[in-house]
Amino acid sequence: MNALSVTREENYSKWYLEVVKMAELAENSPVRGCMTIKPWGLGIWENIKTEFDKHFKAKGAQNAYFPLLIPLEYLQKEAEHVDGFATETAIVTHSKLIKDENGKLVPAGKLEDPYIVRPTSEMIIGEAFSRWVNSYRDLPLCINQWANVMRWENRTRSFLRTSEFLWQEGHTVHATAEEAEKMTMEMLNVYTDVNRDLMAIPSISGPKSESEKFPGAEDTYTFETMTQELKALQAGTSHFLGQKFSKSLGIKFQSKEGKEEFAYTTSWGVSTRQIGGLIATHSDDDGLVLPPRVAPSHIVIIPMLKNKEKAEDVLEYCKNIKSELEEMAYYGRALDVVLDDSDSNSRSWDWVRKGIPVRLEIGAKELEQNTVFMGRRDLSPKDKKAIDRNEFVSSIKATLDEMHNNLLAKAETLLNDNIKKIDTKEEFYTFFAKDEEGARAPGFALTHWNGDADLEAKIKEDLGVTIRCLPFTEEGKEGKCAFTGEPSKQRVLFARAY
RNA sequence: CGGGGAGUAGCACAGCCUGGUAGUGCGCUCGGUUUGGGACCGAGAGGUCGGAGGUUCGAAUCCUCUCUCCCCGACCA
Repeated sequence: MNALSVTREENYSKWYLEVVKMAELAENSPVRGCMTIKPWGLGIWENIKTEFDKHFKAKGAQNAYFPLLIPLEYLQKEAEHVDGFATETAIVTHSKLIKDENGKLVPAGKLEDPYIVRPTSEMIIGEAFSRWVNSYRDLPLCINQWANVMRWENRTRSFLRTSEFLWQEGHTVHATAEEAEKMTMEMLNVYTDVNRDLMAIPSISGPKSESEKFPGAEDTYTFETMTQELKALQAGTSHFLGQKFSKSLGIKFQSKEGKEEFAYTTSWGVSTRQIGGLIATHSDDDGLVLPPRVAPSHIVIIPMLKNKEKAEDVLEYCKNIKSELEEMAYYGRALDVVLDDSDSNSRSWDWVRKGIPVRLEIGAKELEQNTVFMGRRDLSPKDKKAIDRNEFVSSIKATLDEMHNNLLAKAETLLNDNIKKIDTKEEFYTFFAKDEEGARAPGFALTHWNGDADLEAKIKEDLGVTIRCLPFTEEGKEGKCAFTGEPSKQRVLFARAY
């Protein structure tokens, strides 16, 4: 029997929703497509944020904050860009509410110039940059913003696609294309490193095809992860914007030689979708599984206090372990230990569902034998064992590392086992043949492609399969297009995606 | 945004067809039992049945509108 009412096998969508609910990560709000993120869910985000922030700053970025509302006219500055977002923007048209004759509040004070709620901030940040940048001495300029954005999505799913979401958007300005390209790449590497090292999520990275690029970008680089239903999830992107935005926004600088030149810009972002990726990668039929480095709390201690004679001593024993653990740091953060002395009967299972890495059940017997009874979230919930108390404490960091490595290895195995090199159209179409409703995707395909956008569109139409990226790992390995026999520069990654 | 399904207690659902002012399980509260653990017995709290309007003596139930969620599709950095 599992801790959830639905398994991945039975109904993946329902399972995902139940993981979110039972782990108390988030709930639906009264606002369409927007969720309320609960403390356990936000705790994960805060850890992700802290880790990324450290890396961004190490690369020279500074944090700043720009307004939520953007003058509508700003969006019109870059045609390609606006087309990408026009159909999913929320617009602020009024400035106040008044009571009508029935006492009902109605919008009033129509704005001469409406605002949009930012779907991203290229425009308003670029406007500022055009004033901030005057000389080559002002470059590079590296600004990052932690913010919420809104995209009026038609189909939402907790964390994976919500109308409002939290994210960071980095925006940088450089004197040369080379430098900007280097920044784009470095940030992509920060993303994949943090995903692997903090969240135990492996990914495949590379440039997007022309049709999948960010609107207005010269090049978009992505890193794609695999969910347990074998679909691709675009976990984050880094864009080389070339001079497109600097030309439309007037981001110019005077070079050393005294010449006025347009700058090169980049932007890069990851969002709360990362939490969706975390769930989709590691969780199981008992609920959320949190890799230890990203877990809001590492360890829960569940004291068994039913034996009233020993209760006080057991509690004392637990508190001692807790404070000893809390003096230790793991992956740059003090160990976070929860002591759950509520008298609920399902404490252990509640914490399994929440995905906490380590559970300690401690009663009179542990006290007597100077042990702890430990359960690990990467193992079966029933797989618990007694360990010497001091040995547990002294090896906790190694235990957490081992868990991280186990989860990463498991995710890597899933990914590698489900990528197939496919060399003929027939095999490709059979592999991705539309199957029954709710069935898993077949996996990822690495296939040679002639680079033609029409062919790409045809495949999408026929099979619902898109090019996720042109993996760096396949770069330069030429071959023949599986569909046309024409020359191909490299294999590209095809998959069904979220 | 198109097609389909659904909204009844914290959660999962029954009741709706064939109108007569709400029910089950889990959870919650209290009391007792149990005492290596997703416990048992008893008592209890909790719902303007998503919202608005209509039909009717009477609406969870019938009709209209609307909001939200879920699934499929289109769209989507």
